[in-house]
Amino acid sequence: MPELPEVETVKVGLQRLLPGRTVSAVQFDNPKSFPNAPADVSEFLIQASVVAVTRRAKVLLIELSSKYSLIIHLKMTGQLVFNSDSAHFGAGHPSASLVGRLPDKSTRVTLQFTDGSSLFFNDQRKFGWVRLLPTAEILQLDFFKKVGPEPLAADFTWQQFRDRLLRRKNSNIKAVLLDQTVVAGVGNIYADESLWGAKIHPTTLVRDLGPAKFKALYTSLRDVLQLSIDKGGSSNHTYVDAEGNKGSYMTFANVFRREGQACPRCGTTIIKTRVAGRGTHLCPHCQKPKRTTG
DNA sequence: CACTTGACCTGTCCGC
DNA sequence: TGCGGACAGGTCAAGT
Repeated sequence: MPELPEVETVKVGLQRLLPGRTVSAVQFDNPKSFPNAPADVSEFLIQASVVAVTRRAKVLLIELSSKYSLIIHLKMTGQLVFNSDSAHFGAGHPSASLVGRLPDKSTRVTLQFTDGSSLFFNDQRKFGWVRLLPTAEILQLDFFKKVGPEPLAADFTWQQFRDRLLRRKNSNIKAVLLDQTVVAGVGNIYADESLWGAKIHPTTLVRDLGPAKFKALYTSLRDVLQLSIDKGGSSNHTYVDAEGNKGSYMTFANVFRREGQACPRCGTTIIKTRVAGRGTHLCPHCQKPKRTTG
């Protein structure tokens, strides 16, 4: 569920909280949570300090003074929660202020810092991961070589967007929006929201989109992503930011998880269907399927 | 090659 | 109340 706005929100929080802190210890539950540990951990993670926290697509990068970086993917249920208090490592009951920010059975990786603070990587469904790699090698990973441009970048134009969508002209538009090699960072929530905004039915083939629709979708996508960042992301159930706070974008969602409710634009009842293997929400009046004839 | 579907996991919800 | 099954969705491997 963490998509671009949620990962961006986590990044902003961690960039404020982590730089300058020095790693003193790391724990992880399972090698799959930290695939290349412990080979490089003692040499390049312990005693290294955090230089910067950045984001590319849905991936977080924690750059270390050792010339290595932690690469983190939250997938659907991942959380990265910072806690400045070391008290939870002792016995006894958690204090009220720590509720929701404590390690639990979903905690996969714990980083401890020399000042007593810690960072928990929690992931209920275990799809996420943390890796430790030389910073210089990150851009050589297949994912980073293939991933598309950042949709909110100042130099990303609607013409570039159109041209990249057209690389998959025979696919439905929803599947293409979800394709990370076309545009980075879009997941199920913002695909549905942006298609509603542009009044495009999700099964419309890219080749059937008129020029005005490319521009409308470009604008709609950037608007919903920016609005969600402004609201701290979407919290359906597990997502929280670096300090354990939920985001409020779902309050502003127009169709996502609003089946049975009235379309904010025309009042027609929003429906839920299945497109590209995903639950898909749309207004059947505003978003008409493209007719292949006529 | 272009495109679609299934696997990876666990918690939750729904019907019986 | 318990239990089976569907569902949630990001990404990659496997299938068509």
